Amino acid sequence: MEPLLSLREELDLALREVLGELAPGLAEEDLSRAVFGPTKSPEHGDVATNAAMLFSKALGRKPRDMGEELAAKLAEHRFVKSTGIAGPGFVNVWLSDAAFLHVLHCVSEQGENYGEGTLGEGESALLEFVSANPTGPMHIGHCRHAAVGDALARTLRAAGHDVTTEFYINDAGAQVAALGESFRQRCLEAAGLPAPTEDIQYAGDYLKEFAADFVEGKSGDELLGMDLDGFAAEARNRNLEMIRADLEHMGVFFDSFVSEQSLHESGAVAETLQKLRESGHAYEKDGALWLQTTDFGDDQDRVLIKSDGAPTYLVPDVAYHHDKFNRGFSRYINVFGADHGGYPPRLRAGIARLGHDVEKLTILLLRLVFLLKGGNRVKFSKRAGNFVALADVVEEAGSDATRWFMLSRSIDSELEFDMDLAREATSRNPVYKVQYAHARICSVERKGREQALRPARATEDVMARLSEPAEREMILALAQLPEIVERSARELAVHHLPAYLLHLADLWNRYWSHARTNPDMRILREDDRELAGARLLLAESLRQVLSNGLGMMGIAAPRKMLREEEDA
RNA sequence: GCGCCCGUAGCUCAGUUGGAUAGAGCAACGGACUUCUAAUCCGUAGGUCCCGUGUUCGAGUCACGGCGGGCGCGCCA
Repeated sequence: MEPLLSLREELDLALREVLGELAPGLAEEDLSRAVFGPTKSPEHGDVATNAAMLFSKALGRKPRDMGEELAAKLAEHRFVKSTGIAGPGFVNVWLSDAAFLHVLHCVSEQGENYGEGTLGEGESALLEFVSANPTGPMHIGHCRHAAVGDALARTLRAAGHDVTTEFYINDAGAQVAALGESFRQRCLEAAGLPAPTEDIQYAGDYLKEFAADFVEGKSGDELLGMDLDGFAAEARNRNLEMIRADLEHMGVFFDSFVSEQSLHESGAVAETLQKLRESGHAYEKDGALWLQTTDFGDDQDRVLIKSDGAPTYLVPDVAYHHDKFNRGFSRYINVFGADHGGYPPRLRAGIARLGHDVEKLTILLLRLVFLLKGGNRVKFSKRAGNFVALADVVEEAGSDATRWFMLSRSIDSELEFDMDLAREATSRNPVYKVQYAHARICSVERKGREQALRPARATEDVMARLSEPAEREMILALAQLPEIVERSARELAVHHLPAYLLHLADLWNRYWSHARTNPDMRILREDDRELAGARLLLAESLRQVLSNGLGMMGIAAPRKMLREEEDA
């Protein structure tokens, strides 16, 4: 069976074919640069390409002359109604009914798979994100990590990658020992035993709650007889359960959890250290063992073994990535906080010293999140312990709104999370607007079924009935989902999707409202059941695209919205 | 001081290998409704794209130099 190509793929293919005829000398990789893009104004057609300007210099031709030839040849394609040349050499294309029909055909044919692509075919990716320390509750920053990582996984999968998501548990070293000590003191306190709780390092209430639960039914001797590792393990497990539960509330589930402690126990850390020593890039200085990292962009070499004989965190982290690479994925993606900006060079250096292809590793740095309430930024500091908890954000705003806002900005931008807006059930709130558009389509479809009006099948006759500019505009927008998905996967950028979906919702709302002033624009036209069928097909296509897009963001596409008064 | 990121409408931000008259949402202002869900739509206004120089047919986008802000620069993790 012929694979179903998206409109853009078909058009780009045609463009390259024509270019190949016009300029047989062009290399394959040059040809691949020739693409169509959306136009900013209807005067410039439905799609346009700058291919003529791109190649005219190399071919020693005038861009406009080349454009003329391109336009003439493209005009013969079945998806092209007419062409024009404009400006310095843009080729503008007005699409034929067959092209518009092709879009609706793709959507109805591919259904919930519409938008998926082949960019990542044959690629397997290990995607690590969140990896919050099991020493306490997650904060609002982890919200963004969870939302972005999960959406990235969904998007990469849609683009054809085989993705495994992983959470790394930092459950070894000094901080877990400190956690154990804090927990031990809380337990003694909870059991009424003398405990110096004023110096406690992890002072949050959650440890008190864990302790109260843990000491239940245990004797004082039992507690006093427990060693620090026992307390540490208990607190670690309880924190990890809390983290899992929080992630579950956001609908985020990991394929795999890897414990640092297990890497120590299996000997992987020791082995990594040995390999680094043997790599010829480790050296002794000032009683410590150092790794050369400056040739990977670091501003100074880093210590592997401190002069007191203890390894730094770098050793197990390199061991962890050694383990990742040994599992044989074709690429590795880490989502780190921007406060770890100095970290990639040393990690890459370590991985490269072990003989791995470090180019397979991509590290994304996510910027900070600020919580906005009542128009003001909520101040918080981890040290003071008054941070904004992930669980509170999700509970207050809901998972859908939380995800939407966390995904709606480029990862390189700081993000203001406006809680008041996120909670609002009005069109000011983009996630509600998009979900409402979906629900409203479902409502129209329900109403249609009552009148025995159903979406038509995508045929030429049906296409001919969808002649309104608003309808054509919507179909062009529907055609863009595959490109949006591909681009998001290519750039590892999830923020294109919400912008696109918001645009679709706006188009729909506008279209739907036309009926208010013009009854001819109603979808459920009982006086013209053929037209009603055509419009229902368009509505259903839009619903499908909204649903698919929301799905990639991990956000629900509700079939019904409850009015607030019905909510209670 | 060095490295990374950001600087675009009143606000929050998009802006595909450099492309046509720089966009969206929200806010503001002026209109529309007894609807297939007003949780809406239409219209108006709003910009030295931080500054400068350069590259070229063309720069918000690239290069160099500044300015402003964030983060990082530990034998902490």
